Amino acid sequence: MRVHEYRIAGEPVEVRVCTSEDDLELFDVWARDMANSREPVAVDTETTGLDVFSVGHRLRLVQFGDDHTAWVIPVEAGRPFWQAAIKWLTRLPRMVVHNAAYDLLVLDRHMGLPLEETFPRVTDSKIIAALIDPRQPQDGGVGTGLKPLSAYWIDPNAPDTQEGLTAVFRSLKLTKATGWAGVPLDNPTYELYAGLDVLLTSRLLKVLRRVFVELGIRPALVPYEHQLALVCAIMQRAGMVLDEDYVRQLDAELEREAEHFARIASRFGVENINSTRQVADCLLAMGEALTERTAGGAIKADKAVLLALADMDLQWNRLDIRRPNPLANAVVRSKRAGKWRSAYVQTFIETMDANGRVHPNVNPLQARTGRMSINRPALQTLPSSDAMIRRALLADEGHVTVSCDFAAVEMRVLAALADVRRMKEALHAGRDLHDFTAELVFGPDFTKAHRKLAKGIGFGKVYGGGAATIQRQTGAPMEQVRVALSAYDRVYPEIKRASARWQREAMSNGMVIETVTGRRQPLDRDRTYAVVNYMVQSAARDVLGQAILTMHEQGLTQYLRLPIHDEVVASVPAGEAKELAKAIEDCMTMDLFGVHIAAEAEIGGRPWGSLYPNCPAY
DNA sequence: CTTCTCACG
DNA sequence: ACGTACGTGAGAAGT
Repeated sequence: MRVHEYRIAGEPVEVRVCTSEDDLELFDVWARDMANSREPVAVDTETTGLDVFSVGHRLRLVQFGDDHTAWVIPVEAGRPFWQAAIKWLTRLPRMVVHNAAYDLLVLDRHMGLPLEETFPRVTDSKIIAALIDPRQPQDGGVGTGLKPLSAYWIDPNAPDTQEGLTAVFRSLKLTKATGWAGVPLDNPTYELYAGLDVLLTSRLLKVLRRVFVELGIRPALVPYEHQLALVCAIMQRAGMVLDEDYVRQLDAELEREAEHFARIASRFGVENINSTRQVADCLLAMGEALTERTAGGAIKADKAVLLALADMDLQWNRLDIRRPNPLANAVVRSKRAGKWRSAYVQTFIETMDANGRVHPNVNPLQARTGRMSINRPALQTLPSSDAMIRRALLADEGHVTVSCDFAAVEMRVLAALADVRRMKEALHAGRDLHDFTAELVFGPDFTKAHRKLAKGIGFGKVYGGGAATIQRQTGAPMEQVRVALSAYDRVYPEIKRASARWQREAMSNGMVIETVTGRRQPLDRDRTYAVVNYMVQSAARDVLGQAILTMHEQGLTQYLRLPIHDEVVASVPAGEAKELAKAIEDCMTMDLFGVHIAAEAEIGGRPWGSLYPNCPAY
């Protein structure tokens, strides 16, 4: 056995690395003791990389620990080590893992320990941390990573184990990408840091539990978030089928398009179409007037500016109001093709598993409002104006894609939370909310433009925007926006009152407000108006969360693929599509303080893209 | 590392 | 006193 001694918060700790079968017997004794105690055992894994499902991904170490002792089991070193880890991962009654979904997916994939069996025995310290303060460091929070949490709550000198290992990788002539696979299993820093992670996790849970209770956070949120995390991890494990032939063809096609238009741009002197400065300089030299500036003071040459110069609206339709600038046209087209290729198509190929599926990372509790996020690939942000990218993702063999989304959920949540009387009446009567508002504000002869403005003002209310933004977004004349805004406030006076009340509550409570589901929601001192959005977005997230748990209870988890804020995407057997779509719809339909939350499912073909414009026959 | 840009809800 | 669009993930350029 190799033992590494260290100090955390002034106390000596030990990292014990098993190197022989005798060592494993000592580990066995320790683990048996822990299993009989009430204390959870901290568990962590070290692997070859973050893409758990990618080809060639391996599990290298499994670590166990309490506050003072860590055991590093080099499972890659041989069968006895592997068996010892499995034995206790199966038997330990209580475990704590920081970001459980990651490690439990690793154990599911590599050790055959199903998520459904391990997750119920695990407390995820990241979840507790996010409930205490959901903000990332860049938003003024502690952050929810093991390193910032340890530095804040346990020991300011706790090493950044990831950063420290990056240095080790460099000294071994390895990179961040190759280091995790290439670092020797017995590298002392690797062993020490692997052990420290469980020591810190064990200590962290104790501190966070105490703080959680001291802050009086609603206890029910803990099992709720763990359940949601399990369902999201199951979605990640399932993943989605890639249309490999199409993806490769699309990759080549986008590359051709990007290069074709880049060549045209180069004829106008733009060597790099992604350099905004070069593009702006050339356009100015061509005699175009570029008046807008970015926040940093540079000349703005974004999509909106370029499309206008190319005589197109934001939907790329010809306007026929000017002679299209050929450089602007070439730059927007080349940029779009290049971006769609690198951000989407190539990530599909990179993250694909051996069976042609992609398994995006689903983070159930990512945003400061609790909203979920998805990355690698970012399947919540695929272009929706066109089926081009979404066509690449398919329902399972013999299945079709179902998408079910809430109808104007944020407006309904706002009506419920702020108790907006006339909004609730309209929704209760089954009216279209924006029609209703337009009629109240502009009278029964309201036009399409009036409805658009009413909708824009609704968004303005939900986001905390003002007249100028609403004017920019809707294109309506400023005077009309002002008139409509004040009429809106007269019709729905409860919104302003709720905003003022929530801001007061936050002020008198350390700039933190409790959401309707009991979530702690910190506000930024200099933008307290955002409280309306936070309360609405956060509650809407929990409306989706509740719906997902209802689906789980109804046995629908196996069909779920993606949560997209106000929508779920599912893969269902073609023969039962109607029934299952209805079942999903039913789970998403609910009542929030007397406001009906409605959901509508759409049944597509096998490609997800079949639910979007311009998808060829499928 | 920061800024800009752009994709989504 | 008044008004402020919200939340993400991602690539590329430029410092």
